[in-house]
Amino acid sequence: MKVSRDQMQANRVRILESASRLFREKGFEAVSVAEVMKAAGLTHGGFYGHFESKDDLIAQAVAHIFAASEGGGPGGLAAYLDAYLSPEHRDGVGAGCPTAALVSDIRRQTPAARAAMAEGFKSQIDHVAAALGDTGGDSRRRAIGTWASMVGAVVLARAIEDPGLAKEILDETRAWIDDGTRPNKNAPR
Amino acid sequence: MKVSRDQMQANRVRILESASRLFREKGFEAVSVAEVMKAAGLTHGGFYGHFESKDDLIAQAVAHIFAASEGGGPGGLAAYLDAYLSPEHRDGVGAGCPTAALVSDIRRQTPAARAAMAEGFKSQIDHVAAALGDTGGDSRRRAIGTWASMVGAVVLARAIEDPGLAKEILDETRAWIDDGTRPNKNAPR
DNA sequence: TGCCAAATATGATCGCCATCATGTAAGTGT
DNA sequence: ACACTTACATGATGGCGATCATATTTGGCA
Repeated sequence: MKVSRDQMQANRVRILESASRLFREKGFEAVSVAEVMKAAGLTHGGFYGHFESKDDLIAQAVAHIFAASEGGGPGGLAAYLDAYLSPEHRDGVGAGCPTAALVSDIRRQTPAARAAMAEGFKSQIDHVAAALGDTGGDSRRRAIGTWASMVGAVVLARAIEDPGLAKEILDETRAWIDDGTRPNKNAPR
Repeated sequence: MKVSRDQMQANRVRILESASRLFREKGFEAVSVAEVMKAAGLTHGGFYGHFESKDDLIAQAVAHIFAASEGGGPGGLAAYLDAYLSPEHRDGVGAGCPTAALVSDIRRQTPAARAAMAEGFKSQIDHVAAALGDTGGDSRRRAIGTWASMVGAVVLARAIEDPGLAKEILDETRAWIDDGTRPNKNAPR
């Protein structure tokens, strides 16, 4: 059956959002086209009316995730880091940071998908730099170091089953970042 | 055809080593049993004489990788970090750090594989702690923060196509770690 | 030297998945 | 209202990959 033009656009968005959640949760390869369509409340047949291929969906879903997560929530650096390095973010892969969820998988995807991811990376670095403030010539260094620590800690915490060790990694990295980003860290206290 | 007992053990080791390289390069799911056997110079049929299943191979391969990478090379902390955050390590996924290569994939594997990985994690943290020396009560914090940064930087650098940006991430993270691990970082210079 | 067990090779089987073919019914423009 | 388009559903198709069945050859032991 045909649906209205608006309904079709809404369906397309639902497909993209189901896909982006599933891809983050299970990785690109482990998610089937039929599974995405089912999660969007449709059947597999209509898929190729919306996308050229699964690879096309992957590329568009990556772009969609980053477009949706632009801006970020309220609060300054501390709130941002607290949320990023929280057990809630650790457990909420499907709705969490696309970088932490997909970094490893993206290597094996098409150039289009990798390009979309690269854009997301750049805007994340800028976002971290902005949150850190601009207190010196090494602001980019502090942004990149902070970002790498954040992503590393979340990825590692997610790989670890022992909740105590996972929490320790998040908390210690949080404190370690605080040490590293303190602007006057080389001055006497 | 049958082979000698020694030959069979050698074959088993070759399978494990082919598997561990391929898994790091392409991820667990993207590597087929036949591909592993071919890389080991055998055909797919003999596989189940060595392992119960592909999941069994994965678990044993993970354990094998960490067992093989025990100890680490010569040199102190600086040499270790330089090597870890080098373009060579970035490009040598198949022979590089199993943690950086497999963190994301391990979440979707069997308990046996995850347990083997967890052991590797713990020994890596201890290894970093030892390399850092033991200069204070926050030595574990510094080890975990350093480790998360290292893994994060390599995983991100591998996901990025632009060699310039990838190199920048490795180098800036290297410098950032130096800042963060300087024991007297809060003392006047 | 031979028998026998075992290690590999070759060749199914079965299910999953991306993609395509075709049917169907409901929007859309006149 | 009508004809036509089109979005989606149902139902192939073809390939790949994990696992199993069977054949073959040869090391190990009497």
